[in-house]
Amino acid sequence: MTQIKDVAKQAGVSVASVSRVMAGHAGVSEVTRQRVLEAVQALDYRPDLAARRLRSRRTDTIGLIVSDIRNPFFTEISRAVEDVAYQHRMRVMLCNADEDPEKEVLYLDLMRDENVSGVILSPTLPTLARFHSSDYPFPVVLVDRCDRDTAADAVVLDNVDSAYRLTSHLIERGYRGIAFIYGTASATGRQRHEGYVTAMATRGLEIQAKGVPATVEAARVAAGELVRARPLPDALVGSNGLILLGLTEALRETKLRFPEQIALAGFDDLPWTRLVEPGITVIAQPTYDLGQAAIELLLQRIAHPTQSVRRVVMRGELIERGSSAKRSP
Amino acid sequence: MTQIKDVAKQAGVSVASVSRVMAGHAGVSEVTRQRVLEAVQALDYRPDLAARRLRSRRTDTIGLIVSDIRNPFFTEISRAVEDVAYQHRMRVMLCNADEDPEKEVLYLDLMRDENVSGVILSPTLPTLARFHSSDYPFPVVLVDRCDRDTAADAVVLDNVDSAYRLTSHLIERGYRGIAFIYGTASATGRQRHEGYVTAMATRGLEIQAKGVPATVEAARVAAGELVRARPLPDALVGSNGLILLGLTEALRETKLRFPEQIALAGFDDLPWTRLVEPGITVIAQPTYDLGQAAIELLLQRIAHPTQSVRRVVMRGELIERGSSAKRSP
DNA sequence: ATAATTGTTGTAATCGGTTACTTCGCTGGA
DNA sequence: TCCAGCGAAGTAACCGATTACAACAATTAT
Repeated sequence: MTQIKDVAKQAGVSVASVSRVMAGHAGVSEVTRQRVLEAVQALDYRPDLAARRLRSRRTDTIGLIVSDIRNPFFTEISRAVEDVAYQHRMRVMLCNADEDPEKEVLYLDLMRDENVSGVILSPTLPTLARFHSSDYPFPVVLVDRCDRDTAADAVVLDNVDSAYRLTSHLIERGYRGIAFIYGTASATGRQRHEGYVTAMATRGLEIQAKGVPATVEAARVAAGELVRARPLPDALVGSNGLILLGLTEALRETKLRFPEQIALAGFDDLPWTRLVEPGITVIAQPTYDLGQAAIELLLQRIAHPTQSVRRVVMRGELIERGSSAKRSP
Repeated sequence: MTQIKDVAKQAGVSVASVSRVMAGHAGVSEVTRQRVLEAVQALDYRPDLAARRLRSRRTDTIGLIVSDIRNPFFTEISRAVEDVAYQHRMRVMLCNADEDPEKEVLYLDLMRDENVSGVILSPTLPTLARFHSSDYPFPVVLVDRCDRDTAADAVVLDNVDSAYRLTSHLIERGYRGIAFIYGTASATGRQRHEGYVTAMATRGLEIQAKGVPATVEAARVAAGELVRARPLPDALVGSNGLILLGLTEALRETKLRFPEQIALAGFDDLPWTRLVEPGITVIAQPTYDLGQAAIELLLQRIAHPTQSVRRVVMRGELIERGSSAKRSP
């Protein structure tokens, strides 16, 4: 393998000059610069990253710990993070914590070992509860999930407001007995639950909320029980894409048609929500933008470690489709 | 930060002994081992990876370059790879090449810079055509995409056979005018096309194949044209999940009901294929298994660099649903 | 003319581990 | 008793960059 000293010899300069040229530092004459670049070309020199990282104590790598890479929401987030990171010549280490707090701890440790420049994290509830940015030797930006009182940079949806608007939309369309199925294991589920409760309570309507693990299966089972109970709810609302999928499957099984017999709505504008007739009303999240904002916030934080903590809140967009059409009297 | 020499001092031994204990090497007495482990505990010592990598010339990292992380197929692959890799205390660098040959080259270069132990790659057609494992200083395992004559370790579906079986299934169900919409930009699309052609040709049926870029949009447009032509095809088949989604959307738009007016089938058992009434017949890929086999093959290859090149072919499973029900006479 | 300043370049220490090689103490056979 | 052989532990070279500091030449100020 060709090393920096080979390049120096070939160019007839010192290793320091080569290093300076490679790093784009000032203090090198144009003529030296050219000779070095030629030598680099000629020898196809590539600096050894391990050596560079050891000496410079920087890795130019950021860690991205997502809750579940299979969830299209996080897939899109990771795409955004990668895109922006690579534009800034930073590398990304993607880790899938699988909604498992232990794995999360494991990966955060791993990030420490890797000496990353920073981390983007969508924490589970236990990790979020114990989260203090000062516990980590690198800056952390939370994405998607964040408590009201977490003192950390974060990029999130306006979960409470979005759920409030979605619920209000159903109420305005004439629905009253609205059941809310939400994931209890994540901060988003709880916040969306809060928005639902507020919307119902301010109108004096009865709360009918059911917390479940955020999986298709759990949601399907829960919905199955709800729709076999009497009186039948007027509408079902799911707190995220996976749960909404479970609800939809449950309605399919029981042959209930929506919106005639029961309305349906939820979070996440996934491709299939448009396909299932007559389309499902959802809150669309600006997913790519969320990821982009997170990595940009992190890069800022890395550049200015002492800047004040900031939180970016993005608005969910209500997309009305047939599943919440005005209720026939 | 605590270093190996601090641990050595604390334990009253040399740095070499500490290093040996950390690496689990033999030639350390039990009493020394215990003292070192205690000191490691007491000081919460974590070896510096950059230093270790520089000296040992190993990174214990594998690169995973997927074509499009948004595609659920690759999402699942990456999950499998991560799971197995972490079990073997290896790290994974995930890169999203976005079906762009240039990005692919870029990432392969990056892998070289990172000095990874090996790479798992799902190549685009141009990269596959030029692929020689000897061009890279690390072992490469191809996944999902591979030519008949590529001399490299690979894990793939039996694409030709699966397409043949899927097409035959439709023919047996009474369909004759079967149109095949496939992605031309990938090896899988072409191989599945080949299976379709064989199935049709051996029965003397007319080939009606249309190549498109593998996107939902392109497939929808292509299908739109097909179903507005006369005579109307008896059936549409899509060569992967994205294309199948496009076909389904096109049928929705034109209000054609399946299977009464036109049958539908394709590849990839995505959640929505079960939901869209009356369910879409698909070839299900053992996605997680494909990824798992790929990383296991790579680990083997890393351990035994000279073992003979091997190819793992997995069988796709035909899942019959309503969209290909027996044709009414 | 001399000193101070500026701009380039080179030398060598350094980052924190791994590992080849040396040393030491002990046991067993000649 | 002496030496070969072996296991355990230590010393120091080494991995390949970055960068502090020194050295020097060319220019400008005094």
